[in-house]
Amino acid sequence: MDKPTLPKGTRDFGPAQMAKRQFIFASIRSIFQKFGFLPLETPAMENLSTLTGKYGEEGDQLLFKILNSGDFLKDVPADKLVARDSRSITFDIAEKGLRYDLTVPFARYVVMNRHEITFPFKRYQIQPVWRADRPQKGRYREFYQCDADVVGTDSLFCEVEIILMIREAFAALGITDYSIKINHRGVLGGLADLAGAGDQQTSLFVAIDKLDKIGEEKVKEELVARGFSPNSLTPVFQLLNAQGTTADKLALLDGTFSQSAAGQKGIAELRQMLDLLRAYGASEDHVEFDVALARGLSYYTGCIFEVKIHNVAIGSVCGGGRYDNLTAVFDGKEKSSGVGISFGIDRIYDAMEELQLFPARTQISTKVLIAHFDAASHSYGLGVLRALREAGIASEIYPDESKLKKQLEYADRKLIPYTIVIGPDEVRTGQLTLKVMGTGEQQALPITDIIHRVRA
RNA sequence: GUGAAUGUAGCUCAGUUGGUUAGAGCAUCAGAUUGUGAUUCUGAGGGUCGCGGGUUCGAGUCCCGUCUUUCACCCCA
Repeated sequence: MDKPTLPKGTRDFGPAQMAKRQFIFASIRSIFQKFGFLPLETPAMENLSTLTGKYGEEGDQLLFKILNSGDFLKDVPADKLVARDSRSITFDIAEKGLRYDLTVPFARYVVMNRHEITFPFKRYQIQPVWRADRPQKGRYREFYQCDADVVGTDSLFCEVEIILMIREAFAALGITDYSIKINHRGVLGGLADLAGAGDQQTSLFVAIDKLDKIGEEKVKEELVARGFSPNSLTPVFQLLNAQGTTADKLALLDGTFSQSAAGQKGIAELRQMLDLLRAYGASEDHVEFDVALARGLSYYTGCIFEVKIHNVAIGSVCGGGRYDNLTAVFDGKEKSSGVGISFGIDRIYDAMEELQLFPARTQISTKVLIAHFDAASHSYGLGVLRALREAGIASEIYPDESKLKKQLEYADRKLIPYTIVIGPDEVRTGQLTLKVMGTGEQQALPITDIIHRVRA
């Protein structure tokens, strides 16, 4: 029999990794709750029709499809089978798919439950998503997203709260060196107007988004190859290269975008957002206005966010933005504005591991192990175990009768900080041997004293 | 989807122009120690060299295919 393996791009998480992952989940969850977001879970699989067409053509290719049960070839037209065109029979043999992100299922949920939902609706969702991408560093086929979205309000204070939550989360995780890049689709629209991009807007955005990665010259080359004239790009790069504070940059854009309605709207909203941040009493720490930031082009319409941790070779660890018409794809009459953020915890984990930011002691589960010599001391130990647990102390007894060496080794490996050794002497006197594994120090104490000591 | 690298013990890796029975460190197990882990000493077990085919008297080593992992592109968390 072949050795078992995992599907490409998936991972097991052992106890040591789970301790760290749960630390991240718990930190982020408590912040979402503090900001008034309510939990939601949706199924791992959705109808394929719910997922397709929401992520662009490339996104559709990255969807995992689920083969129909039973005789799945039964209803496939014969000519399609003869043609052997896999793509054309996909929808005949697969009517379900695994979710690709949490935002689209959320939009589906909102449309289906709009009469029960109190708007503005703030929900958070922490679940895995699947993408049939080629795996590489920081990219997996199964990974978790931690999303918080607000739907049903245009208030820019939602954007402010996103910034506040990101900062709180990173502070809780001990990540200090990072930047929250912000931009606005309107600003991008202004750049497109400036360059006379016409229907080539997307090409322009995709290219300038790579600016910090491949540099100005390569971006220009790419754009010229796509039909942009070098002259039209000059004013665009003047703006992209602007230095100074966020206010300085906004002032510069304000002058340049005088003829662009989109650009003016972007500037106004970014300014208002910063005003609200100030009114809340918060700083602009970590916030960086980046005119070149372009992302989530298929549905973001307002502010856009991306978080990068410095000094690690890992892509963005958070992304988000505002979408004016997400629910519209499920119901044309419904136009609910939403804004949200997604934490990519697998990447945050990788970054924290690389930066050695995890607290050393995340793994401890059991606090006390009871070790014993024979059937009589094991039996006596059961009463001690009950007393410990009733006192709320995480504890366990070594299940088998075996050498003390083996029992202490078990405690050592499990990073259990205390052991209680019980033999004939302890059973007779009631004075139990408490051993502190870290120092090797041990002393004879009655169980009540041990409980007091271990709790402290 | 495009391009490139990688794969030898549980883990990290050696392995000579292709030449006897494929090695090391760590880990595991046992003993030194029948009331004491993490440190010490002694010993033992563990490999179809990713898989399939080819070249050769002979392949861990060369060639082809395939899978895995990794890196870059595309895109993204």
